[in-house]
Amino acid sequence: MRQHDRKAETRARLLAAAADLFAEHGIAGASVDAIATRADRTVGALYGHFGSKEELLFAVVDEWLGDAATVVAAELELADDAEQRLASLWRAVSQPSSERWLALEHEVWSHARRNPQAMERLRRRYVETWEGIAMLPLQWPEFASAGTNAPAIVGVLFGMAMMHQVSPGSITDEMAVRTLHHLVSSPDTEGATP
Amino acid sequence: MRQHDRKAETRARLLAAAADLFAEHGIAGASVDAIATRADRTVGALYGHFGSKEELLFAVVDEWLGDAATVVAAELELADDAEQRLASLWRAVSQPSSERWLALEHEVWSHARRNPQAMERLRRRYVETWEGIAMLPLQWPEFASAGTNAPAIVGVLFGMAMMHQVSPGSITDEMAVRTLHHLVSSPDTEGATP
DNA sequence: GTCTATACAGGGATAGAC
DNA sequence: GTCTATCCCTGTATAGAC
Repeated sequence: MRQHDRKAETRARLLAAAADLFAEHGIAGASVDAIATRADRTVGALYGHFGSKEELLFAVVDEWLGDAATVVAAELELADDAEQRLASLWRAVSQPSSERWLALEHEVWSHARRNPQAMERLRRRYVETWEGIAMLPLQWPEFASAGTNAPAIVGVLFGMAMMHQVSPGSITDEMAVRTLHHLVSSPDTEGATP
Repeated sequence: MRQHDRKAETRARLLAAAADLFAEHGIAGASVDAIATRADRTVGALYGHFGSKEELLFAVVDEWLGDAATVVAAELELADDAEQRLASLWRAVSQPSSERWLALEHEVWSHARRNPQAMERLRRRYVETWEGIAMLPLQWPEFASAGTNAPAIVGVLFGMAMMHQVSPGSITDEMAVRTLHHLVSSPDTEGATP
């Protein structure tokens, strides 16, 4: 039992340290030694748990994905109206505490671009995210066209978050919410739907 | 004269090789040795021209920026109508040949995040791009609100290009153009402008 | 201006002890 | 399960020759 606790704690510490250092120094720039040291462990423990630096990276990303989904779902439930729900999506990527995760996502993206296996994992993860967004209209009417536009919604969130980061004043909340609103609400009202 | 040609060619070869390898293997993953070798030169020549790996990176990005602006401007001139002009913007980031530059931009972004000097250069570059976009309405009426929305336009282009890359079928041209159209044409027609 | 050779540092991963 | 010690490779940058 004590053993189990110690093992679990080591794993958790390593994951937290890796998330920090990958985001801060990049995947290549964060040494396994530095990660282990920050977790108050050594490389031996790290390799015992994850086997390689890349598997550690995957574990970090998987854990993050679960946490992020939970947080966003809770925020959506808490919101009172359509605009607030869109605003909470925007806040999820634009708030200061998200910078770290945006940095990590950037790293993962670069990494995946030259690693087919990692790219496949990344692709699957995004498809799952899109599918999650496609479920939103079942609960909230304002997300009517979230299904078909899901990839664009994610892309817009990511891209605007990037601009927000180079220059926080450049993207106003109102601008972001308005752009999202256009994507989630049915755009075909003026179009060719019979 | 011969000397001058040789020097200029060396510089050009090094820049091209660096652009290739930075995009392909990342900034950290591309060694100065590999870059020099691909340019049919040696590290000596590289350091003679650029002094450091980072200065080489800046030179690569600066050259790219000039080229890209020229190409996009030409495409805009060639287009016949509003929709084609928006489509040409989308094509500029979504066409297969742009993948390389998107990869490089990703690398630069990650690099800048942990290098204040590089971040400042990146920021300036984006502000300049936004200013360039803000000039568009002077020539084309459909870009009426491009000024205020310039950062969002760039962000949306970047973000959708990313999604397009994980899964090319996920973002249709029509979807991209419609989203851009919403951003460039005045959004206040239905709003509170008296 | 460009090459060759080298100084100097750091990283990922493994072996063997406890 | 975790630590210490070590192997082996690769990288940036510089010095000195031509």
